[in-house]
Amino acid sequence: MKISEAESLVMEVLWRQHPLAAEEVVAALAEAQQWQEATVKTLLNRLLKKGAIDAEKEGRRYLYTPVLRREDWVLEESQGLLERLFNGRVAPLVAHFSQHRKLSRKDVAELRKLLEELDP
Amino acid sequence: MKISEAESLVMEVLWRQHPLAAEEVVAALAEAQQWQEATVKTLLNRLLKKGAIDAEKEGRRYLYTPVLRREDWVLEESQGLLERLFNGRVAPLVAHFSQHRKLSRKDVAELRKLLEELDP
DNA sequence: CAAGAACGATTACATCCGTAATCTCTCAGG
DNA sequence: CCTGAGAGATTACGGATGTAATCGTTCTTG
Repeated sequence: MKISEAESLVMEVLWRQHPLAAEEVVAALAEAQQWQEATVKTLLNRLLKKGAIDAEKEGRRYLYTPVLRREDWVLEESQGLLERLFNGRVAPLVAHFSQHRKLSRKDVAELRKLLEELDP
Repeated sequence: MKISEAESLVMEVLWRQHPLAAEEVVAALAEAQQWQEATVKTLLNRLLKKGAIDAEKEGRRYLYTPVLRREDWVLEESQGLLERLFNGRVAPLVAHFSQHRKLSRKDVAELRKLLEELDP
């Protein structure tokens, strides 16, 4: 499922909480993005058409719920990037970050822990 | 520097080897992509306009060379993704892959090695 | 009941992108 | 010299995207 940048911001709102009415999505986005209401509605419609979200009537409005799971989307996006840039492998990405000093102390700690717990 | 998907394929060719004439880029891409010559030339021009590559006259043709370094581009792209999906941190990405069983044995070995050598 | 407000639906429009075709200029060969 | 081939430059065009405005319809409230 292909989600554009702007659309993904709408999805993030719905992933955090759902179902939500358009108005609520607008409100949630108002701070970060300064989008007009119409803009958000367009994005909701496009997401609907793509099947990334679902709308169910509630009185005179719709409540929107994600269909696409963040989990899956994140995996798709990440794998896409890894394939394009790192031959599809994770370690080279981490190495790249390491070389550029982009690994925080916290990252290192978490990675160590993760690896310890792996494949015991 | 913003490089589109198609443009990045041209860049990859030039990163592998440069400087190259348009014809050579076309040839290099002929196998993977089946693009018309005109398409590749368009992409070269767009990259030129963006300043991602440079062209120097050699007789009646141009030889193209990357200006944007792959190194830098990769870092930008990766950080962009990390920020959008993982709060800008590396460890959560690795954890995500781990949970989805997308860490190969080789990845794990390399990561262990990398971490050992780090911060000794 | 009439008019405006609240919603979703439709339409708009510039830019980017993928993918080319065509135009123009210049050099080489007959 | 003239003409054609080859190279870059210009133009094309449909679909996606960002960003809205406007339309149409249905409650709501005076």
